[in-house]
Amino acid sequence: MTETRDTASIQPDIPGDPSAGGRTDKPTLADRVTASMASLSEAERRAARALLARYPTTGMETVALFAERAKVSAPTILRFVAKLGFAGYADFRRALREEMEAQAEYPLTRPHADGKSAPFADFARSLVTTVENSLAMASPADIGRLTDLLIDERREIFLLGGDFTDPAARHLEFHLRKMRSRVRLFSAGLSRRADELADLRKRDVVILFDIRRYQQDTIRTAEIAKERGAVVALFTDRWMSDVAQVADIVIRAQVDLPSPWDSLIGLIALVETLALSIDARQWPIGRARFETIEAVRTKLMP
Amino acid sequence: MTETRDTASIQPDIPGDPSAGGRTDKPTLADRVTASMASLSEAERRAARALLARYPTTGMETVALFAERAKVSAPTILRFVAKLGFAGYADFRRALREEMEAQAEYPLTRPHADGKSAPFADFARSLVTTVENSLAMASPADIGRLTDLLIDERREIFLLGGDFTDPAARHLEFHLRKMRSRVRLFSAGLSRRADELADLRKRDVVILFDIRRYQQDTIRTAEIAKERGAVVALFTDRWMSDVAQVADIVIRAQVDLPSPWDSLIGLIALVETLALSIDARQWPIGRARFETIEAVRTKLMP
DNA sequence: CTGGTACTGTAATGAGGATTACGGTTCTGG
DNA sequence: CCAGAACCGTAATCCTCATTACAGTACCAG
Repeated sequence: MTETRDTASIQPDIPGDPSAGGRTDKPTLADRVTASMASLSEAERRAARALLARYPTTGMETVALFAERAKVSAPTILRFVAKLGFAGYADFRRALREEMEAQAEYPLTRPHADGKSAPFADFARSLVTTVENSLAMASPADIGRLTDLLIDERREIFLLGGDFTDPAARHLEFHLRKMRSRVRLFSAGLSRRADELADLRKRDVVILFDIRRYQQDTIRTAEIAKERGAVVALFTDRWMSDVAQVADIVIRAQVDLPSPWDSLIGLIALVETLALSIDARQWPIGRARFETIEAVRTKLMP
Repeated sequence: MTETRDTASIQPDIPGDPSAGGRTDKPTLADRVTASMASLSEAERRAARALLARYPTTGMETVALFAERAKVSAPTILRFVAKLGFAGYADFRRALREEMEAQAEYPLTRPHADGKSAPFADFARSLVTTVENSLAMASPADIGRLTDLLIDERREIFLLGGDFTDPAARHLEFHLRKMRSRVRLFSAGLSRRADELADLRKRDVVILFDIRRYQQDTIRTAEIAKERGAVVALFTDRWMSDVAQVADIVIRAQVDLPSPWDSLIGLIALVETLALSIDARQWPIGRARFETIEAVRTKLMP
């Protein structure tokens, strides 16, 4: 099953698998053990119990240790794994390891000691709930509609962030740039931006980021874009920028939390969700582009 | 070797939080690996990275497989574990297994993918845990030290992000700019950046962002900055950019999650935590600056 | 009571893996 | 340009561990 993608260990496993697609929840090995329990003999059942008691580590050790834990002999362990359908103990251990790898991430570092030594614990909690709330606030339908628009290669995409949200706009620009062509950021300077706005055509898409301390220039840009027939999408906060009045799609994130500063983290979460959505939908096309980028990249940078 | 490197800066060991002096968790094996990174050779570091990339399963397999994954020879793996202080590979594997057993419960059964109702629910959960893990990975001590440096107005601050992490660098720049003067982003173009590097003086602080697909130009920039006597701080991922070898402060975030794309969200979380830390420490000074900015702003933008 | 069967542990064996010795290569300092 | 050292991989060696053959035991049917 799991194809050994040896090269990927360090390199980003870039869009390798259509992870979004094939989500088959196979029963775990533990499930198999439980199911087979009935058809096992006395000593073998002891082996199964020992395995489940300390799953999966018991299975990762040597046969001898496994046997000791289960209070049975080594051959019994071997017969046990054979009954489970494995070719040998090595095979069994490999399956266990692969299952573990597929599992959710393993914590590399224990959370820092309780309470006092984590001075930012409160803030950390706030960040987490901000992400949760932001993801809850976004309507899947809106994300889907925006995805449709962004897949369409005939449309040119323009992005603009504000003083604070600029990084979020750039982050989205990064993803779009990797997946399609004709993506550009609006300039910060107004003269230059005027030139760029003149390029706008109907069917083009303008994506704006505007949160409180709403920026007048962003609102003006939205209005002009709308006049020129472009589709306008807006990322904003719960109070909603005035851009919302001309926007075709509005996606809101939580930006406020108990801190003197607003947070960008909710917007980042939504941007990445959107990126994943696009990726899932148009992967076949995107892959070609991605490989081209990689080829050019290695040529450019020795 | 004429260069005396301050390896102590990298070692995360003593979570000796000045405040509590309380009990701290024993560092995990992953922490030990991370700490020793600096004193490892090239091939050994590849081994370390491979281990961290698929932790802890990579360490549970045979030496041969480990070596293959790391793209090094078997003896290198042996030398690697020897440097970590283990008597042999068996000893190493036993330690890994014991650590795993001490860890929290392992899910015996996978949660069932209960439906299309929330297509992004899995991804949302991943984002949340990515934030949590990132905050857990950062040592409060390192954040504290970086905070001290950034409060010092005599030091000029330079920032640089990579293709992907650029938004994180800009986000930090935003916060710093609001709280103090003499903050600038390095240029993306190398000619211009050379000019800027020439401006560097001792005591200045260079903050770099470099995650996998590590960028050669970022590493070069770090080396040059270090040569010129600047303090170098690095935001990176768990596998650690080579910048870590010259960096005085290393802060890691989680960037990988079950998606074709890496995530910026952990870095954003850490940046905002750092911003809060600075804010908390120097608010009296910062407030004056903030009001000045507000005044100027309203004059500039009617 | 007896032969048979299913089950389990002991002990021997062979393979695969950990370990070590060594030689080639690269890097560093003089 | 050279000497030395550090580093890394190849290949040989040793040994642990998985595997298997076999014998002992309990249980059941006739």
